[in-house]
Amino acid sequence: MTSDSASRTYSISELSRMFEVTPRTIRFYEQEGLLEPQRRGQTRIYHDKDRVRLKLTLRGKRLGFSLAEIREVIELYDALPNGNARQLQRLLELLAEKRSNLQRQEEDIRQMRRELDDVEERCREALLALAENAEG
Amino acid sequence: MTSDSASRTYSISELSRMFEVTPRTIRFYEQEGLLEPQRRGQTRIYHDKDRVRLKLTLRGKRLGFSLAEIREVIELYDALPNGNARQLQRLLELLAEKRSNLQRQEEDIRQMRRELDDVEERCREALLALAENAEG
DNA sequence: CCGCGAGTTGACGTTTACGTAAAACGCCGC
DNA sequence: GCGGCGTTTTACGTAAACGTCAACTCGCGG
Repeated sequence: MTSDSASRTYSISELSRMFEVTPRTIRFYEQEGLLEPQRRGQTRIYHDKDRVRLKLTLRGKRLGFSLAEIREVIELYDALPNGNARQLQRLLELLAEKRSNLQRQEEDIRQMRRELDDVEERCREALLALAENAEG
Repeated sequence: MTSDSASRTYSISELSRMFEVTPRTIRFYEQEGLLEPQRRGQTRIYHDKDRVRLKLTLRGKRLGFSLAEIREVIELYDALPNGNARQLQRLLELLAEKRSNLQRQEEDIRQMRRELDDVEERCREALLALAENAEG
């Protein structure tokens, strides 16, 4: 009882539409070692594995990670089943690093929210002042 | 009763050390309209206002905002006291945009954490398997 | 007066992450 | 058999965010 939606394949333009990136971007990510689509002739065929990787990559980007960083995690993850102790240790290091990254980002977000609140308040005060002047 | 630490000034290398960025970066931010230090002769003199701006800028960067985005907020904020209604409205728009940005980032962080947890678990399993093989 | 350290001003270089345009390939319907 | 559409390869271009000199200038201690 294998899942049928799990065996789907995608063209480059399909993936492109799904994630709102250009085909060029997808090919570039492949060139950078983030994707490894199959080939039928010269045409690329993407499976769900590739779709997931692309999703991970884009999320990583939104969080400010470079493609090189993302690739290293993916590579180590792929090599995980037959990895040696040193590689596994390296992966754990990387993960800890990413975590501390996320933590600082959360703090940055909190702080930034406070600042946005502050700016918005002053902005609304200024609007009120304008309205009063127009009225008076 | 004015605060004395509030009237401090900083040299470019002082600021540079405080935030662990190069002087070049600080000058570049000025060129991009993010800082406006005083001058004594040809030498730049930074006040706390500049220090705060730099801090905001660097935080914005860590959150993936471009220097241009950060500058627009800063400019509108500075022009706030004598701003017209259109500018204030624009600022409110910008703020809302940043907020939704932060919200998506928080979701990205949650998701990324889940994925890191997953990877780490598999990694530890692999380490255990290695240890058992070495032992057996 | 001289050198030294800190700072400044161009100017050009570099990295990352793609955009863009040209030329060719392959399949599909008519 | 051929025009069109999607895809590919190759190559050059570009924007952002600095790095890296090189060639000043300035103030100061000796």
